[in-house]
Amino acid sequence: MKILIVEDEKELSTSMATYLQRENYTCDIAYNVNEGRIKMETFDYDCILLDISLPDGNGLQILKELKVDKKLDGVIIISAKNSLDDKIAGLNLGADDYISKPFHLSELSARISAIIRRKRFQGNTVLVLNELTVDLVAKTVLVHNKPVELTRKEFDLLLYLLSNKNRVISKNAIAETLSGEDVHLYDNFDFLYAHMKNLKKKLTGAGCADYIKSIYGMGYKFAI
Amino acid sequence: MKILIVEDEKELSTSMATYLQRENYTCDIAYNVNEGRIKMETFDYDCILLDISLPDGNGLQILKELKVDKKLDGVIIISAKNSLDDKIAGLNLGADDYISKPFHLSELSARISAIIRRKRFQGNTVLVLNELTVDLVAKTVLVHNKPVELTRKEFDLLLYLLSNKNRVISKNAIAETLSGEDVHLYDNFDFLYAHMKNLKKKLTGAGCADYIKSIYGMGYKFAI
DNA sequence: TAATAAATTCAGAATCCCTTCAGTATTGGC
DNA sequence: GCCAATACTGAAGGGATTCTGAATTTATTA
Repeated sequence: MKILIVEDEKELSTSMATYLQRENYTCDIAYNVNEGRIKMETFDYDCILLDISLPDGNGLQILKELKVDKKLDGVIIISAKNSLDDKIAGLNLGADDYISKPFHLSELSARISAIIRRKRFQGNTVLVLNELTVDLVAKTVLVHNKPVELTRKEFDLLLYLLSNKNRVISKNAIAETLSGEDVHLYDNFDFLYAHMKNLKKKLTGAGCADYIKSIYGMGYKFAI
Repeated sequence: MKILIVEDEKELSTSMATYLQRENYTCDIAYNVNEGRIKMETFDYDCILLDISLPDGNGLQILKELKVDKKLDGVIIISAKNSLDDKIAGLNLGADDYISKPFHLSELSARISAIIRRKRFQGNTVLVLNELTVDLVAKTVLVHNKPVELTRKEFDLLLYLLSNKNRVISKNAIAETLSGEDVHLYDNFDFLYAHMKNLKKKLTGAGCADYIKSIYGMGYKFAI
């Protein structure tokens, strides 16, 4: 899952990035409004952390533009000032949440995962699909109420499939979320095949129906 | 565990802080309504000790705001006057408890730990998990009814794991709670590995099942 | 202040799993 | 049915992650 950090204080932005990378997010950093704008136009982010006061302008400006483009999904405003005005302005402009400096990184992380849950899973913390249960907070998977141990990549893969339930997703898209790389041309999808195989094996091995369908020449689909 | 003290009498607030720090709480002090408000918005506290009469306003005011934000968990009202009015007003506004000056610090401490228990462990003072018994009041651990001596950090670690039973928790999050206050990023988790190893060794050494699972690339889980 | 316990750091060892690879199977177009 | 392209499989190497015991620093107690 990709996060953009728009924050000019270098020390803060790097420690945010490091912390979030350890939580298995992929992070980009932009140090000003302009950089931020470019990155947002270029990539798709699951969440954007937006500082208000930036060297070349006001972060709220970006928010306004995003609103026009209707791309303002998953924005968390970060503000040094604990000003109620900023908070209200930000939320009015369509930000999803607000956190003021200084904050605990775990608090930030919790809010990010809440937002991503909201975007990808309508805010559900537990997904129940017949015999398959996925707990997004506990990071556990049950099949017929019995735990199935997945590795990190397998879990991420399953989540990506589930967030695109009944839709065909391309191998490129899957590979990107799995690898965490920004832009990467994959000469082959062997690593993806391997993870897919292992995930399917673990699920069906535990008695789960084979919901993950391979669509020849297209990609994969979690069909339920 | 973090506590905010909102109290303008400097002598009292520092002696409260000192006492509570000895009980291994991390304390912040705010000397007026405004400071208190800022700290509350910025940090997450397990408990807030709120004086009613403050130089720049009434503590109940903060309580009202907290109620709006639904963050009013774990508030203990402190008042000089033993006025029933204040007490009723405070509890009506959603405070969890009330203590009137002068009070014994041990009394305060007891109420704090009761509140934190209520918040984190649904009010239980003793957690029983098969052969493992954890007394939150006495701060003792029994395995097969025999005491196991844990250090502070080990006990805190165990508590954090227990309060997230059957959930995978990240090393980031564990490190933050263990270290207490600092917004500090760890270049490595060696100290965590050490505590985890020692805790596991003490528990299993006393005949406890190995409930603490390491989840590769994700964190740890107390699985029971 | 000395003595003791605890917390943290360190380096080497052990473990896990991600990726790659080579071979095999499946698919759709002809 | 044949062929090329695509997808799957099991196994293995290597790198990242975690564990461990001991050493060092820090905190606590007497």
